[in-house]
Amino acid sequence: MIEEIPDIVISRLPIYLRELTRLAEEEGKLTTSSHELGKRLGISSAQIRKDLSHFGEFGKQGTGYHINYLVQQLREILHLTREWNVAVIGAGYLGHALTHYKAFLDQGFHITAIFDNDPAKIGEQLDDIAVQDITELEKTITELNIKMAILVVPANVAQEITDRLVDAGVRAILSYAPIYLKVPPDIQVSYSDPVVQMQRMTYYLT
Amino acid sequence: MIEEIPDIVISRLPIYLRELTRLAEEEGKLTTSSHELGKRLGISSAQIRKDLSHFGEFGKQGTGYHINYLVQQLREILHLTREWNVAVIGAGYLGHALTHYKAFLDQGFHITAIFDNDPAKIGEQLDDIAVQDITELEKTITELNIKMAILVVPANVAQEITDRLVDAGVRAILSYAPIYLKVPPDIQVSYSDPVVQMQRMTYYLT
DNA sequence: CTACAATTGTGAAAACTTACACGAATCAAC
DNA sequence: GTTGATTCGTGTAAGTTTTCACAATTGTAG
Repeated sequence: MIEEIPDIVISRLPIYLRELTRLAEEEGKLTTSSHELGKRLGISSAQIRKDLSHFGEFGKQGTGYHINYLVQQLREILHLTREWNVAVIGAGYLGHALTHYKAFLDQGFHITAIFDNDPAKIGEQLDDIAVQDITELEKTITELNIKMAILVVPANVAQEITDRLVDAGVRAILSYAPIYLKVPPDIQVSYSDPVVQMQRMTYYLT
Repeated sequence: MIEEIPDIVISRLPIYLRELTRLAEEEGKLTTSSHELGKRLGISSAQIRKDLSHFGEFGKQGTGYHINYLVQQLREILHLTREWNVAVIGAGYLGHALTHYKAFLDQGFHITAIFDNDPAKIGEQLDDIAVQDITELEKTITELNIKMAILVVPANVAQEITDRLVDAGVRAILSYAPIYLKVPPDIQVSYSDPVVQMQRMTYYLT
C-alpha cells in the first residue's frame, strides 16, 4: 500500500518547481505542458508525467498543467510551505558566501546560526547574526530547533561535526566537505564537492 | 569495439580517487581492497570492482590494490596528470569563495581569470589576479587557452554567458546558476544549485 | 454537433545499473 | 608442499529507471 517513491524522482521535483516558477514569473505564463517543461529542462515529457503521477493527477488532458496549482502542489510535497532554520558550520570564504546567498532566504531557508572554532572569527557579524563558538553548537541547535545544516569545514573534522549535528537533532546536511559522511539511515546528506564535479568533467576533455 | 563507459561510472571515479588519496596520505596505507574502500564510501565492493574493470585490471587477487598505482591510473583516466586553467564568471560572494578555494589548486585547477560586469568589482585584486570586465571574456579565454569555467551569475544572464563561453572555446562548465543550460552535445555541464539540494532533503523531513 | 489537434496518465517494454556468486590467483602459516 | 583465508574480475541475475505508445479527455474551429 505504501508506495516508496524513488529518490531520483524526488531529486527532480525541485528542478520542476524552479522552472515552473520561472515560467510564471518571468514569462507570465499561466499554464504549461509536460512537453514544454521538458524541452526547457532537457528532460523527456514522459518522465515528467511519470514523476508527477507518483503524487497524484495534477494536469488535464488536452490542456496541460495550471502552473500556480502545480507549484503549490510541489511545494507541499517537498515540505516547502513552511520555513526552515538552517545552521552553517564553518565561517570561511564558502561559509560566508552561503550565509549571504540570497536564494536561500527567498525559498524559505533561514540561516539562523553560524559556527567556527577560530577565535579570530567568533563574534564576527554576518548580516544579522554573529559567528558562534563551535562549542555552542549543541545548545544553539536545540534552542532554535534547527533541523538542517550546511557543512563547510575541512575533511579532518567533518565526521566529528556531523556526529555532533546529528546528536543535536539535525536531520539533513548539505556538505561541501570532501569526504563521505557516515550517518544513521534516517539522516539525509547531500554532497557538493566542486573538485569532484570538475574531475568528472575533465574525463571528457580531449 | 569502442566501449561507451556510463557517465555514472565516471562520476564515481573522483570519489574513489579522493578516498584513496586520504588512505595513503592520512593513514599511510600502501594497499587497500575493494571491500575496505567500499566500506569507507558506502558503496558495495562489487560496484567498485565493476567500475574499475571498465578501464583495465588494476588489482591482484588475494592482495587488493596498490594505492599509489591505482591513484596514478585514475588520474590518467580522468586527465588529471596535467593542469587546467579555469575561469570564474561572477565576482560575488560565491565567486570570491570559489576563487580562493584551496582544493582547486591542490588538484591542478588554476583559476586564471575572473570576470564581472559590475564596475565596482572590475579591477579588484583576488589573490594574484584581477577581476576583468566581462567584455574581455572572449579575448582572455582564448589567450589563456581556458577550457573550463565556473559560472556564478544570476539566472537571467546565465544562458547568454554560457553561449559566449562555448563560442570562446570553453568545453566544461560548473554552474551554480539556478537554471538549466542549453549547450551543444560535446560540452560538459555540471550543476550545483544549493537550493535544489536543500529542497530535495526537506521532502524527507517529517 | 462533429472533427481534429493537443495533452494527460499509465501499463508494458526497453534500457540501464547494481548485486550476486564463483573460478582463479595470491599469500601466509605450518 | 598443502591448506586456508583473501580478494579480484566478470558472467549472469535482479532490480531500477526511462521510454514508448495508446486510450481517454479537453478545447477549438467550423
